[in-house]
Amino acid sequence: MTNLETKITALLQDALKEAYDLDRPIHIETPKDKENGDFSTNLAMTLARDLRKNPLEIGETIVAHIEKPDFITKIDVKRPGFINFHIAQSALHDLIPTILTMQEAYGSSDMGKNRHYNIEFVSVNPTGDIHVGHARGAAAGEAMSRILKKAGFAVTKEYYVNDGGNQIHNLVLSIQARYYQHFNKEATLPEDGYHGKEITNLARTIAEEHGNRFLKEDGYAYFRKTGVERLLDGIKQDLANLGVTFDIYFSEASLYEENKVEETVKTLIDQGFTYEKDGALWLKTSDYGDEKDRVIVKSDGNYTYLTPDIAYHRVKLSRGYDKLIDILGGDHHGYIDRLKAAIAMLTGEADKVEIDILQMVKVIQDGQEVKMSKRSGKAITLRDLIDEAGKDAIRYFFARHSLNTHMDLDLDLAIRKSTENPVFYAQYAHARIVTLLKKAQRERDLKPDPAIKDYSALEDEHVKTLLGTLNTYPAVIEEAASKRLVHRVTHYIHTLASHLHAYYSHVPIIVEDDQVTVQALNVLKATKIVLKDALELIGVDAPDSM
RNA sequence: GUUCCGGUAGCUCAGAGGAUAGAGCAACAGCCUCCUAAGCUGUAGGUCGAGGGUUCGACUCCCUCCCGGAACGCCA
Repeated sequence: MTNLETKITALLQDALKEAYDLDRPIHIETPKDKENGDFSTNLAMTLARDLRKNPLEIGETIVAHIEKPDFITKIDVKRPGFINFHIAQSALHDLIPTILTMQEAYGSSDMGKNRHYNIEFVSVNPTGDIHVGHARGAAAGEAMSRILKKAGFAVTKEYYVNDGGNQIHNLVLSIQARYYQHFNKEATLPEDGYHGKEITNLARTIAEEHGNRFLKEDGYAYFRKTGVERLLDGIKQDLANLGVTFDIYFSEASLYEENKVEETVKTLIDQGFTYEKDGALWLKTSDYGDEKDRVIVKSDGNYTYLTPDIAYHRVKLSRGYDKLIDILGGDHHGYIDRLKAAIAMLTGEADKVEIDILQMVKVIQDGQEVKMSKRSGKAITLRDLIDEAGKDAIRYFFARHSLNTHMDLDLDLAIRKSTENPVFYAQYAHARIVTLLKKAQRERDLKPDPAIKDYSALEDEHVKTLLGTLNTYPAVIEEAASKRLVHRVTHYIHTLASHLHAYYSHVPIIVEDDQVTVQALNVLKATKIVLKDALELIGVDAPDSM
């Protein structure tokens, strides 16, 4: 809630007390239509039933008990019962020096109270290049982490490296087969092998570095270590190019090395959460909300995917986080119940684990859907997409939509660097501001001055709208963080840019009067600070010129 | 069959109890002797998948159904 909303809420609470001797929660909203004021409340309508009176009448009665402060120019009651507050632009003027002084700290809040969140995302198996289907999770997780930090949470970003399971065995066999083929020895890839060209390249590199020695000796261990390392390095590099980094890369294999999986299974057995059937060990997840029980030790003695993942979440919880957030693809939604069930058994803290599901991205090329699979190697890599479309366009694109949206990514469109791409709209607003600030400095030796308090020369509806938007930034951050909706920030960016463009187009910034010019420069500088900060949250650069 | 998402303007998507349902792109009509026109201004475009229900009020909540995507392994 903004300062002004807090003040208006207080006014309403007092008036409600006086008029009806009632104490109710006050809901303040910002009307879409400026005709309906700057803030409004549905209070009168919510009371209509209890009081058995017409909402308009109730509204008028409440308003009659409000002593109108200076910052409010008008209060009116409109059908069907809204109470609308029109505020003076001057009420927003304090905001300008505030933002200029706080700079990028503006919009931060202590909502998170420094609670520590661990957020796990991407976690793509190191069995090949990362592809565009993974980029959505990467963009979402990174942006969400930054927003949470901005809202006062401590955040650890984590990537779970599946370097322990059967898929790595298949990876090694795939590398080995390609290595043999490199020396013209007959070899076939395993049935579940990886056919991507990056595997062929990797085998060739190994051949160049080590010659044919692995034809004579067993290369399994070397292929395994080198394969995972280099493929993971490639993934890290691609993510870094997308502006996505992690604090922790957690190795699944390390769980085995430290007996964490074994310990976890033993604990589950000891506490009576398991039973044997058909030669396998089952976990009674159905007692904890799962639709059926799950196997954790297969009849061949191996673990299922779930087993080390339970151990992994147990390890994460033991580090003392207040919450674990997993961002998973929509194809994993059926996995949630069993994981949470297992965590409930072990710790009773299943509510500390929250799983955000993002729907899969359908990639369209030449009007046709491109099905992606790492095994087949038929995938459009993230690297190619970044090369062609650029980091900013990709980040903006993914940050625009709710995680629930089933998105179509039209590659032909994404690659086009035209006005069709809305990222430029926001970046252009920033570049325009910088251009003006430079021009004023160069030609008139004028620059923004946070000491200025008087903005009366700037009375204008475009300025007022712009300031009103700047005013809501902290509330936008809090909402985006608490509801975990990254796209709220992106929509805010668009709105802010649009009001900046409108202001720029209708009102001359650099004018004859130095003082008035500096006042306007202050508004621009404040806008620039917020725009750049918000863009930073979603991982988009704010260029000085375009 | 069960579970999870989605169905809103020609297209891509916001909105999640309130006012005349909004943006971008595409379409149409204007605006550069003037701080970058990657911009601004205006017009047009909607049975919010369908039908019931709850409510003073439903695109929003509940139920049923239709369509699309995903998942329902001792795969990962």
